[in-house]
Amino acid sequence: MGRWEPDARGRLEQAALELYAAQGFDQTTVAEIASHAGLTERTFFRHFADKREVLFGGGALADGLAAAVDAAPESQPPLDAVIAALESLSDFFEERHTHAQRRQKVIAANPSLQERELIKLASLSTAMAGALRRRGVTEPAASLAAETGVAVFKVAFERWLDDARKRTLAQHIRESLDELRTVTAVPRRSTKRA
Amino acid sequence: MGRWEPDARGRLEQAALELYAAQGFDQTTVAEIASHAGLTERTFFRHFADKREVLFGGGALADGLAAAVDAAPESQPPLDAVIAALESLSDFFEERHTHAQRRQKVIAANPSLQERELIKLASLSTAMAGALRRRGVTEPAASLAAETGVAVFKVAFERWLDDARKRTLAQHIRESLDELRTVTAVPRRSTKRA
DNA sequence: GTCTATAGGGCGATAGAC
DNA sequence: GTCTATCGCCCTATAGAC
Repeated sequence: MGRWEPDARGRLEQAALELYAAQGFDQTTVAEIASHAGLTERTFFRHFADKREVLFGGGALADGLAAAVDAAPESQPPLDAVIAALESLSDFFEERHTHAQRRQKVIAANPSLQERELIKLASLSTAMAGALRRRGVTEPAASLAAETGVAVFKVAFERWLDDARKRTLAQHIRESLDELRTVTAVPRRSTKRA
Repeated sequence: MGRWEPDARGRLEQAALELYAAQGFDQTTVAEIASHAGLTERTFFRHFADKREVLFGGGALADGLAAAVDAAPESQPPLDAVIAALESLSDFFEERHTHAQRRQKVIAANPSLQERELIKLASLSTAMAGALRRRGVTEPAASLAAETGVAVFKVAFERWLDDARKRTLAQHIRESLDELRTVTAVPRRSTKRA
């Protein structure tokens, strides 16, 4: 047994989410979070670059997605590789549905958290675009495939979050991809869709 | 002639861009910007919500894009309406090529400015998605069309910024849209998805 | 226009693990 | 001894309150 309770980082994340949800992000001070976790303000900043970052777990997702794209079958078209990588997150999120809802509500209530969320999503896109280029996809196709995939994911994630019918995230991703393909299809002629 | 020099806002924008470019964003204080514009710190914050916002002109672009989508021919498919709206920005930017380059370089050097840039782009997407819904496009098609359009714009804008051959922004948008359509086209066969 | 809380960075001290 | 996690205190600039 060490001098400190284990998992300082996890405790900070937990305390932060609870306080942000209960009082709002702006109304919560770092000192408060730290004290709820039995730590000091200074230690908080050792683990997280700023007050927002505590909700965004680091670059693990981006790394995982890049690896998944790297591992995709050689012949797989870029967008399909990206979508498959994103679908592979489904299991991870499936068991965190309520946590994700809670977290999303906090983010939705604060613009500066939305900014952070967007740059995290952009980093997913950047990571996957890099992986695509590694497998020979040229620009701008690589960036477009990655960004499009993330747009699909974003829509799918939202719908998954408030899906009463409990379909999986992967299913929502499939559906959104189909929608995307309808939307980007070259209009044959005066193809008006309501 | 009034009591004050005219265009306080413009002078603040100008001073900020120059100082950010010369010394870096973090190394520049609001007091410094204000003093270069012959104003006080307090006045800066009456014009701009925060230190970042001075680079992002306000919601004019989003409003213009929404209006352009509203004005599109009734029969025009969603993505085409979005792309047409974005192309309509071409003239505006064409005369600001060097200013845009300078500004982009400042933003590229600072993550918090990148966050702000992303939320501004997202607001363009939101505005256009709203306009699409007004013309009867349903979700998630409206959001997907708007987000996809913005992804195309983003890629096109970057390429336009460092295009030695001086093609117009509109031309780059066309090209990127073609690329997008290639990327999202349903692969003809051996469509294996993991 | 003035006042103030807090984010967040710098630097050094401490104390346990190895 | 080194390495690493934690804490303490100082500081400034942002940004909101009054």
